[in-house]
Amino acid sequence: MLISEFARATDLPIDTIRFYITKGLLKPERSAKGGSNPYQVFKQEDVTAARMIRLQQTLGYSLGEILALNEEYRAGEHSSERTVEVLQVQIARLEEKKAALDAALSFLRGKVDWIRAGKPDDAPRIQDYHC
Amino acid sequence: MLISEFARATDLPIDTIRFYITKGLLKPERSAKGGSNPYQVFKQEDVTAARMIRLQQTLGYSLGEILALNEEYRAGEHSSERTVEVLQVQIARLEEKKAALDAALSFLRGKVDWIRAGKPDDAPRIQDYHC
DNA sequence: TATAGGTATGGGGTATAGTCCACGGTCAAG
DNA sequence: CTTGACCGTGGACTATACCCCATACCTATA
Repeated sequence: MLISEFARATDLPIDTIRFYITKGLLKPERSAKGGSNPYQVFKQEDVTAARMIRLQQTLGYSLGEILALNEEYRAGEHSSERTVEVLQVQIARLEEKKAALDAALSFLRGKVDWIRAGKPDDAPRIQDYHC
Repeated sequence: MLISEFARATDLPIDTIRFYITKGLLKPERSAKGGSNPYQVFKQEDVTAARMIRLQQTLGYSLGEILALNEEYRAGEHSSERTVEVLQVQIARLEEKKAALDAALSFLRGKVDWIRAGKPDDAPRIQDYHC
């Protein structure tokens, strides 16, 4: 798969793909073609990687953090013990984010209930969410 | 409350507070003191606002989006009908984020289970999460 | 009234995450 | 063998969210 097809498969702009390559987030192989600047060849595996990057981004990770996570993951790939450890650290981080999100949701829902009931005294206070 | 005390109360750097003011996210009043550059005076209400900004940031909103959300909120403050509407839009957005987060969590948990069970065929596929 | 310390403004610099463009090389169809 | 579409590289540029500094002014305390 060449870069334009990869762009269609991942729904990413070509420039963004090249940017991710310079950052080390994607490491396509080089084909024999292309002369002094060999063409980059992408596998289905790279499509999965790109999708994972996007998912991690929506969860609030920076590209630097994503790179670190993925390298950490690859480093432990030989040992299933280590892989599980890495995954569980990631799960723990996501659960923290989920807790913050739940706090915000219950804050907003409480506010709706309070308005509908017309009870200002039960108003939820943002102060209670130390984030 | 002057800016240094406000900085302590919100645990924000003074420069960040001034930055938020230039962006319109905080609108402190001006005291009579300070001569040609009157001092900015913060209320408890502003502490709440700052905390809300930080909460919204952890949920992935940009300062521009936060400004829009807050102005939308203030615009409907006179009508409880409208306030509830605005709140429910925000709740819906957060629920989307929560769904993405839950998808990621079940993906990672599925992967852990799969490794522990040693069943590569049941491996969860990132392809299933179109984000 | 001298002075230490707090304040406002403006401008410059940084990191992140792209986005755009011009260049020159390459490939494949006709 | 020409032509149009594609490829890689390098550099310039943008927007966001700060961070830091110099300057000048103001206040409270001794």
